[in-house]
Amino acid sequence: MTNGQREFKDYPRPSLAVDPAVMTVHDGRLWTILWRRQNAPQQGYWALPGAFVNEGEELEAAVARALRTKANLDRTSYVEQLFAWNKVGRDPRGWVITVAYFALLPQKQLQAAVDGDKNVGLFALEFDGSSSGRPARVVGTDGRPVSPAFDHAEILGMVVRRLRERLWHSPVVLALLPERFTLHEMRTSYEAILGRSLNKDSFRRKVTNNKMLIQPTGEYQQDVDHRPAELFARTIEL
Amino acid sequence: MTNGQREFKDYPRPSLAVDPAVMTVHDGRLWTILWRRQNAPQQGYWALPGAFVNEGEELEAAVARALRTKANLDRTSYVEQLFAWNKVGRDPRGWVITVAYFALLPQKQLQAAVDGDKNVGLFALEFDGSSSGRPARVVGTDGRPVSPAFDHAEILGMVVRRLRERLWHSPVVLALLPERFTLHEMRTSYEAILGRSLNKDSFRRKVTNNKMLIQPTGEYQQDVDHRPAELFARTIEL
DNA sequence: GGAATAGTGTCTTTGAGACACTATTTT
DNA sequence: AAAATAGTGTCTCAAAGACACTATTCC
Repeated sequence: MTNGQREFKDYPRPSLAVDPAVMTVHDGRLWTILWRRQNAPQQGYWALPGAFVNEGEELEAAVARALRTKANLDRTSYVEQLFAWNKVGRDPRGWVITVAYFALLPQKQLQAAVDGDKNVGLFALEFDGSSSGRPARVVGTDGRPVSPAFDHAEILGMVVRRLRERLWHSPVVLALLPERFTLHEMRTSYEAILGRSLNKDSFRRKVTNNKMLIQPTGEYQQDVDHRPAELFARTIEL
Repeated sequence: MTNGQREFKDYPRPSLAVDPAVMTVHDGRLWTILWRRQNAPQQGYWALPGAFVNEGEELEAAVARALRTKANLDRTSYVEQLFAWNKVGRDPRGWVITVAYFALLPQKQLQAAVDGDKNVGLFALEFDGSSSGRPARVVGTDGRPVSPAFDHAEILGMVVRRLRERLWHSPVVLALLPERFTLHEMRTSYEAILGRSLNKDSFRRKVTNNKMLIQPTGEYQQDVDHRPAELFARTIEL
């Protein structure tokens, strides 16, 4: 922790930032919120809605503040730390350490957050094959690809890798779904994260047998032009 | 990333440190290297061999420097970042951010590093049941339990959780083993990480069938008082 | 030969994949 | 009735666990 040679006060200090990636799933694809940079460097580029950390502020509090002020999001059900990036030479302003986070939310809440704010948008992530590096393409709702600022494409690739690790070992990815959801919605969400299709039958068996994961509600879909599916709910609240 | 209201230079800056946990496996248990603190705060306590990061220095370089100067380790085959801790109010010297890492090495190299240095020691980690939080006990080679400095017991618990995540999905835990090892050594290492015993037969089948993980060498144990086991080697070099 | 651990062969159980079949809704 | 998706039952196959058995070393 400390070092006997130098006094504590002598050490140089970096700037500290947090960069949260807000994720959701919709239409069989993963989406994230990006914020258009208002100042140099990389002014005008789409970036994760990050912020510098204040003294005495917890990292998670800085994440919540960034999401509130830049992405119009007041609550996030699940937030997890991803990775600390040492941006030596990568930010022209100097020595900046960025701690990346990801947050998971139902699509409806993200849609509400971006509606009416021109500086915030939803972008879909596309991947080559089953690679888990940076996303191959980041495309807006108009279908146009964008190049995110800084190393934010790399961070987004790491989010997906982490989500794939969590998928079968943790209920957190259910935070991407609304309170009530069908097995079809759940499976297409899992498929969006994995980037491949899953066997319908064994998926149903696996998740319905796991009572600690989801539970049937006895309620059914409304207003669909086919047999309505039963709605399920997370067993553990988030 | 940035913020339009304030100038970049106005932001307060934390001190930045790295805290690597050097892990090995021996005698069916997980071990780590701790370093006796020479200065306040928590002088005399056993702590992870960390260091403050210099300006212009990559985090991984700071980890390598800390391991070299404090733990007598010149090379580490595998190093991975764990987590960034925001120590608001936890370090009396001020605002300190610590990025925890873990490194994996064969027991022999760790033994050589601690031999003859009174300020560095090997400590075994013990856990209650199959919990993956902080270790229940951190005990020295003399059997005496110690209370690590700061939140370092918590960091060690997180290392074990990460190792368990990596165990079946990555070859990295093989960095804990020497160049040549028996299937018995490999299995007891896996058991030490998981905190539970594994089926001998299915373990053998699983790992020997995975040619991308380990390969038989045709060499055999020497100087054992029973049938010598074949020695295996990692397929992918570290 | 006895003790000890290494390694093989095989039976059983479990879960995933495949697929045929039934069920329920709208048009 | 046709179209569409929801949900069930069952067969097959692959991997894990259990366990009996053989193999090779030192004493």
